[in-house]
Amino acid sequence: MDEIDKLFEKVLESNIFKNREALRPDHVPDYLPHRESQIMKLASIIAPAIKGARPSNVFMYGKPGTGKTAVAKYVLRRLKDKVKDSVITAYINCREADTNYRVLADLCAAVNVYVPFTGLSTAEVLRRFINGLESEGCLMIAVLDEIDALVKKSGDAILYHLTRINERLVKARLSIIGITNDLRLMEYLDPRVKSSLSEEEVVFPPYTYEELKDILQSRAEEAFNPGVLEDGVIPLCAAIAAREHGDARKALDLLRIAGEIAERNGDAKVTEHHVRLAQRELERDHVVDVIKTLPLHARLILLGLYVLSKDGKSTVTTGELYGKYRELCSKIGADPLTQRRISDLIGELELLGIIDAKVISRGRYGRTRRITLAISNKSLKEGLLQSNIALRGFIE
DNA sequence: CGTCCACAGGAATGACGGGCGG
DNA sequence: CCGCCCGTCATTCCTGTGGACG
Repeated sequence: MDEIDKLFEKVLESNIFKNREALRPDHVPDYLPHRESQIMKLASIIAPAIKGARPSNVFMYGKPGTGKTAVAKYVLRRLKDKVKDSVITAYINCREADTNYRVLADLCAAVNVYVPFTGLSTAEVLRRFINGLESEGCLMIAVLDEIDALVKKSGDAILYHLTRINERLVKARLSIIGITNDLRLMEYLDPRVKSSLSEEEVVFPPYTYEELKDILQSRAEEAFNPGVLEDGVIPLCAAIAAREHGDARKALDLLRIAGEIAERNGDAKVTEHHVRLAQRELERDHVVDVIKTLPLHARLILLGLYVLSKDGKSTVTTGELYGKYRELCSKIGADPLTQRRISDLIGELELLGIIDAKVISRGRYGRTRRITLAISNKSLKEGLLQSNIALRGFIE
């Protein structure tokens, strides 16, 4: 029996999981502990939809992993159960659909209108969406998740149109549920958009350590077979996640990965040691995935940052990094982009959470960004190594 | 207390690739 | 198939800015 067969046997024989889907981030359970008040508030706002009336637009905010998406999906699911097909619902993640065009294209898909992924003007796509919705002739509730990513990248023009779309509709109606991680988003918005989008607001505070334990406990009962979790596992997952602004998604990921590691090893129980391993795997996987899909020049910037940090410079300025980037470009024979463009790419890397880039002023020595790595050197190295062979020579 | 650095970030513009209508 | 229009990404040019220096 070779290594692969052994692994398969172990997983096959393992009795760790009862239903691992219950721990996935997109799983919406039937019970959301410590979010009862947010659920009731959203439900009461949405309630008019049952009689076909248009609910107010809602704005929901809170840090990542505070249950915003889960609450929105849960309440919409309950609504759907009640009204069946007389209300159309759409869920759009604006981090994935991060241009005005793609958001509109997704909305079109929800009303069964096909649009090509490029080639049309946004105005045309908007027109098709309106026609599509009008011919459905009913209420639509659209969830725009991570709306901050959309606004930062593409502005609020589309939100302006969507909030005023009811003026152009005769039979149909549109309500918007906006979700954001970033409270400062409101400052960037056009006041007209701001007021119509936040007719109602629902706030999601971070989970406390105790609340995270409850959440993990209730999900663990769904996901694991009885008795496979050692006593310290849930508290440890909760403690790690509580340190990161009470992020329940992180806590659930930790628990799931820890279980999968135990499963692969053929262990009968999930222990705190598995959680520690999971913590490392989680960061590395995330970083590697993100870096692999980055365009070449963004990776060159990261490589530059890596090389500089090897030389003992843990924080660098835009200028220093740009110099190193140009040097690397000439070594691999790539045409360097201008500093203006690199400035934007640095902004994008920051949005992705790979680097921290804070704008600082150093008096007569100018304004710049103070750039530091937000991930471990090891993870970055791993990500760069896996992403492109041409870069390998520069990582020892 | 004004200057002035070293960029940030907005605006205009162009190359490119893709869809559409004829 | 063609000419046209569009979104995306990049460049060029520009104005704005916060605080240490003199």
